[in-house]
Amino acid sequence: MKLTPAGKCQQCSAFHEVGGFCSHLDAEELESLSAESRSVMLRRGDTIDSNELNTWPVLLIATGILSMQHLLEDGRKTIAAFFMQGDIIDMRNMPARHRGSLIALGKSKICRLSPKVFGDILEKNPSAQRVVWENLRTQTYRAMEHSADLAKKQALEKLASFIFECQHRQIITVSKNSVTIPVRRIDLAEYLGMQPETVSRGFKELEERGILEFQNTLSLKILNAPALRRIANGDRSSDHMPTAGERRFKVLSFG
Amino acid sequence: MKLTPAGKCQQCSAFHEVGGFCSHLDAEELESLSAESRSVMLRRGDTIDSNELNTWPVLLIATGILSMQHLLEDGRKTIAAFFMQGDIIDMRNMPARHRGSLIALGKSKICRLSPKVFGDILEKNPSAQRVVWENLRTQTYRAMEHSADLAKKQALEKLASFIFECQHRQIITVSKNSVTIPVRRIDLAEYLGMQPETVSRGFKELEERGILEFQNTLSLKILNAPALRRIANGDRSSDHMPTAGERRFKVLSFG
DNA sequence: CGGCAAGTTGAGCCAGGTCAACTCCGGTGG
DNA sequence: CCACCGGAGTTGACCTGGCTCAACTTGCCG
Repeated sequence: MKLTPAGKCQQCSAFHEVGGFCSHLDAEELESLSAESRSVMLRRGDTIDSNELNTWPVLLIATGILSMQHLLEDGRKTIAAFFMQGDIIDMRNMPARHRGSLIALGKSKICRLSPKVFGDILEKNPSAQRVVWENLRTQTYRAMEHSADLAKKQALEKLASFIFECQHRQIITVSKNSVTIPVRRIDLAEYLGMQPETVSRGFKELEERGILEFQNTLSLKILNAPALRRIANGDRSSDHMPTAGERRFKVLSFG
Repeated sequence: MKLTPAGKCQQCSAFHEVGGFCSHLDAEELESLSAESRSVMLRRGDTIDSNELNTWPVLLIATGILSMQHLLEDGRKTIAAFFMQGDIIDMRNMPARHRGSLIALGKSKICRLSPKVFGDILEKNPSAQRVVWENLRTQTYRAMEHSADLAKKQALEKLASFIFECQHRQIITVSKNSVTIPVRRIDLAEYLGMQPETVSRGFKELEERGILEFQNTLSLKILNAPALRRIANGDRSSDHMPTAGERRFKVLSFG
C-alpha cells in the first residue's frame, strides 16, 4: 500500500476510531491538515509551555492523558481537567488568565493541529464540525459537573463520583464492573481537591464496606454498584448501615 | 419603520450588542430563526424543566442570569455555573447525567432557539459559528478555572477570585473599581461551595482589612486591588500582616 | 409600617488537612 | 539473582477552617 503524505495518520486513533475527528475528513482535508500539523510523544511530567501554545494552540489527544493544572502562589496545585484520547483542546486567543498549564500524566501522543487548517475545516465540513462541537460541549458539561462535585460533596462521595466518571470515559471496557483509573493517586487527589492521604482512607473505607475491590492501584472492580451510586449521589441515609463486609464476617463466624 | 417578522429581535441584546449571536445573522437567517424561536421572561426561581429542554434544547440568554444547579439526594444544592447575557446553552442530546436544572436567579429574558435553524446556521455562517464557538469555549475554560478554585482555595481566596470573575463578566462598568455581584449571597455561597455564613464572614474580613467596601449587598468597591489579587492567587505570605484598617487606626490614635 | 426572607453574628464541633513515620513496589546495578 | 534505592502509597495522631445550629438584625416589598 502506497503511503500518502498523510500515511502517518493511518495509525492514529483520531483517524481510525469511529467518531474520531480525523475520520471525518476527506482525503484532501486530511492531506493538508497532516502536512501542516506535528505530532509529539510526551512522557509523564512533560509540559506544554505557554510559547508553544501560542504557535500551536490546537491540540488533539491521540493516546494517553493530559491534565490542565492550575498553580497557586504558595505551591498548592490543582488539576482542573483531564484530557484523554479524542479530546480536542482549542486555546486560540485564550487570555492567559484562563489558562493553566497542560501537563502529561503518562506516556501520551498528541497532535498539534495547524490552527489555520483546523479553522478552515470547521467552516467547511459540517460533520467534522459536529464532532468537535460535541467534544467541546462534553468537556464543558463535564467541567460543570465536576465543579458541582467539588463544591458540595464529601471525600467519599467525590471518590464514588470519580469512579463513575472513569467508567464512563474509559475506552476499553474489560468487564462491566471493572474500572481502570487512568492516573496516579496524587493526580487523583489534585483533581478532586483532596489530599492523597484522604484518597487512600476513602478507598480503604469503600473496600471495607464491600462496595469495591482493588486489583492493583490502578484497576478495581465494583462489587456493589447501587451502593456506590447512592454514595455518589450524596445519599447519606445509608451511611451507618452495617457494611457488607461486617455482615459477611458475622454470618461466616456464627454459621 | 416597518416591523419585519423578526422585528422583536430589534429590541434584543443578542441582536444589537456587538458580538451578540443574532447580530451576525443575515436578514434571511434572522427571519427564519425568529419565526421558529420563542422568547420567554423568567422570574427568580423559575425552572426550565427537563421536558422543555427536550423540545427546546438551545437557549440564548438575552438579559438576566440563569444558573445550572445540581441537587444531591439529601438536599445539598450547588450552582455549577452562571449563564449571563449573550451566553448560549446547547443541551442537544445531553445525557441526563450531565444535566443539572436551569434555574433563573432573577428577572431574565431568554430566547429558545429552534435547534434545527440553529444547527443550519452553524453549518453555513462561519461568523455566527465563531461567536457560538467562542462563547462555548469561554464557558468551558471558565468552568475549569472554577473547578480549580473550588478544589484548593480557602474561603477568602474563593471570594476574592469570585469578585474578579464578576468584574470580568460584567457588561456595564460604572467605574474601574466598582463591581456588581449579580446574585444573592445564598446563590454565591452555593456557587462557591460554601455556607452563606462563611461568605458573610469572609466579606466582613475583607472589609475590615480595608481591601474592599460594600455599597450595598450587591455592589462593592475594590480599595486595594493588588491585595485582593494576591489573596485570589493564594498568596498566604501576607495573611498575618497588619491590616490597613489596623494600621490606619494606630496612626490616628497616636498621631 | 408590618411582616418575612435575607443576611449577620456567635459558640461549638467535626471532616478532612497536616505532619511524620512506615510499607510497598518497580527499577537498577553489582 | 538479590540488595538497594527512591518515589508512591498508606497509616496514625493531632489540629483547624469552615460547617452547623440558633439567635439576632437588616432591608425589601406590599
